[in-house]
Amino acid sequence: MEKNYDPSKFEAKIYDTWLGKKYFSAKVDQSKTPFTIIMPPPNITSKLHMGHAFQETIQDIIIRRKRMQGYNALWVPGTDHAALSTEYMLCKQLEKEGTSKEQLGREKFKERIEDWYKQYKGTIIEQFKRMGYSCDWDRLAFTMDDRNCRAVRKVFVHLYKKGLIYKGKRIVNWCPKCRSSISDAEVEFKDVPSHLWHIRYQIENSDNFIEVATTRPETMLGDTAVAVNPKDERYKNLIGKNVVLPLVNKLIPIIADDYVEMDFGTGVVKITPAHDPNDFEVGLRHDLDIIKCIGDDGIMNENSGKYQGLTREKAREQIVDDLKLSCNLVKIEDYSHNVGHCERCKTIIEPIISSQWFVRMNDLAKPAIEVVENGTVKFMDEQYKKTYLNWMKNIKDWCISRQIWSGHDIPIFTCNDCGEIIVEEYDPNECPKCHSHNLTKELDKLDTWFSSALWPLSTLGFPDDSPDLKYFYPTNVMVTAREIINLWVARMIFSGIEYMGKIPFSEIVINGIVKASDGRKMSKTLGNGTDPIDMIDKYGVDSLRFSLFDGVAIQSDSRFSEKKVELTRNFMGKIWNASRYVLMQIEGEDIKDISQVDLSLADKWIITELNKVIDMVDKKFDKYDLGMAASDLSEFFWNKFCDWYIEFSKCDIQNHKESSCATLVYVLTTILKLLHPFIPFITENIYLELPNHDESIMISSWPKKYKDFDCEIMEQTINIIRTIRNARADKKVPDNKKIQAEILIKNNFDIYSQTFDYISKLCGISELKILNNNNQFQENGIMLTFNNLVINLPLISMVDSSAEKERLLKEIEKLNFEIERSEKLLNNPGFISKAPSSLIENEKEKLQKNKALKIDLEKLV
RNA sequence: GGGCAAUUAACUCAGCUGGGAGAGUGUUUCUUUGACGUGGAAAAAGUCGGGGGUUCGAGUCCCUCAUUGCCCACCA
Repeated sequence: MEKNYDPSKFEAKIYDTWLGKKYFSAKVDQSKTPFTIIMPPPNITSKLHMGHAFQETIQDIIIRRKRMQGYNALWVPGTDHAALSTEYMLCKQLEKEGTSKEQLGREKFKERIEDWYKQYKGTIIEQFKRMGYSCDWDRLAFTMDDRNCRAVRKVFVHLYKKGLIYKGKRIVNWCPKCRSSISDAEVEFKDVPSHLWHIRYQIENSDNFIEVATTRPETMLGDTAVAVNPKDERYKNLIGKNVVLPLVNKLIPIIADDYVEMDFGTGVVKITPAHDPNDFEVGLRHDLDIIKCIGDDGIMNENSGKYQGLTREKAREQIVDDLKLSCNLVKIEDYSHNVGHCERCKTIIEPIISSQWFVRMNDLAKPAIEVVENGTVKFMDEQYKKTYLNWMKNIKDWCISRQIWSGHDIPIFTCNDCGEIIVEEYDPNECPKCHSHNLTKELDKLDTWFSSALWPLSTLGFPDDSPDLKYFYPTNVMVTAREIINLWVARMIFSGIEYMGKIPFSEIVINGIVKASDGRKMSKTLGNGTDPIDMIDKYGVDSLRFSLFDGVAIQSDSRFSEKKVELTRNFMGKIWNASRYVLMQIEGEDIKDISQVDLSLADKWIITELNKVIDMVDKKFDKYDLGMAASDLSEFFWNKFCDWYIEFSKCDIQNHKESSCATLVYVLTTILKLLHPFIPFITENIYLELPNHDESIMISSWPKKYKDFDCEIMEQTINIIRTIRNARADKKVPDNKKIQAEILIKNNFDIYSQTFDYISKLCGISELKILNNNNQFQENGIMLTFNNLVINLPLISMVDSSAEKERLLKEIEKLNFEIERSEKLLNNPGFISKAPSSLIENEKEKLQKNKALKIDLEKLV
């Protein structure tokens, strides 16, 4: 092994070997149990960011362990066409080129989009490889590839024929200048100073008025009701009556709806279903007429009476003037509010009603609610179960048409002659009803989530009846982000149930986000992001990966810190050097299995400690508590294996070389395997240097516990060593100064004597004198008392005896505090009668021990 | 506005079903003994956001207030 840890020398090489040997690929094998993860597909145009580095690594860690555990582990990678955001990006690019999608036309635009897909396809995948991800790259999928297109088509036809797809009305964002509907993402909200106009509407057959407040008086021409809150005492008696719509002189009803806030404005809202999304919903609930008064060009239309032909802005002025004249304008309040603007041309968005395609959700949602409620599908973090059920139980029909030019087609053809709608798995040549060839295809595209919803199916072969699908589906765990629980996770669940009759996955891990070091979300606009690739170049992949997990609760947000990556790199260095030590010791030795050698006390101790770690780590892995598993592992490696065992082994190597080498190799091999899912490269690199290794650590077997030993003596030895070191530090004895020590053993001399080497070596003791009784101790020294032995450190020349006395008194005082605490607890009748007996026994034992220790110490003062 | 989280040592965060407050960083002291100075040994440091309550016992459960963050919906 090289002297220094330099990941750049082996990471790429190792990954190529793995690829070459096809370790990542999984094939149907009935003799093995499958374990499947489908990767949430990143947007094809995206670059690797810290969020991927975290989320995808979670999956890699899980899948690598499962593979080692003997499962037929499959992790399917893929990318998403993300129609809307890709189209948005391309449009910006076209803008720079001085053109637009309208100028290009649909065909040319589609070509450009496909070029984009090709251009970007490679980038993020290459970066994922650099991260070390063990996906089955042969199965790389794309949400727009042939199979996905067929899957989408099949499902669409299935839903349509089942009567679950229908055409309905919906409010969309309309830009009157661009003459096109635009997506929510393209709407910029800006705070605009405006007014709140208070208008009075006369109540039918009465001289009373009701006052409404509005920011958009011009829409009153489309009013079909006014609404109040049903709980509002002021208006309760008016509900059901009609009011006269001023200027229009039409009767409209007063309705009651929870949507109305009593405290805002006057507590009365005019309802214009055709020009406001909320009003539209209210209109649906109350079956109101929809009157469109603003045309697609932003000009008041034929429903606007004398205002027809005016622009929205002019109409507003005119209407306000007319209201003033007719004394129906009560007051004008200054008010600024958020107004949506078209991002491209900055025109104010007009919400207008339009025809869209919907999926009827009620029947689909039902079984999807059930499987989560009964735990068939389990959110590893219970809080998200609520998020999910809340959404599903109040599910609205899913609008699946989008007014964009790229993405999956909506396979609906309409006969221009007889109006027949044709929805089939193939493109029709003629109308089945009137045999006309005059057919029009739907121009709108499908919502991106429509194909995403099928992802766990399509990646495994759907719509074909493939063996893979039979074998690997349902998958095991879905790892994804919390903001898409409803948009994506929910849709995958009902899709899986509807088309496969089976849930798509049984467990869901929702990971937190990696925030920037300033505690805010990493974002391009803030410029506070860190490029994972930079970190890899600087510290290596393993350091980046491990730093994202060590001590982090993966379900909660964490903060990125380069300092931590650096410290993790130091840990890698530690692993490297400890391994070098092991390799140096075992050089030329015949390494036996630990079951074949006579283990020393230290060997038994580290094996038992390792058993504990295997146990803890397995439990944490099974709960997907990866961050805690990582910190258990680093704690063991650094604090147990390096700081203690390797030091002990330096003593044993003389008298117990055989067992020492066997144990060093066994423990190192085992801990490397446990670490491998987190830090695949360094572990592989070292593993291949160790004796008796398999072809690769990544296909070696996951560790199992060896037998446990009684380690009380070693634990006490460690305690003794710590105490002596403390005493030395307390007395400012430099570490390099050797001292003498006297030791009195009360019984079990043979066993305790096995630890003398350890104590001497680790405490800088030149000579350990064994005594038979108390009286033989030198007079002025530091007396250290333990269960079974007393140690005296004759540091007379260095010790100020009054200070030593003070130290002892301080110790006694501490013990007094402990004793008092125990006694108080044990004298509390409530505690005695209600606390569990084991706890009480424990407390009693502690009390006895402390009392005995106190007596010993008092003798020394 | 609705929903959800968080508030623990100077900093970043752990603390599972209630039973004597933990880690890492930073600070201070000592240390170049052949794996490692990207190291080793030790020390100091907390009224667990405030206030109530349940309990023999609360960082942990309940209520309430405050602050911060996230998601969703965006208001006539």
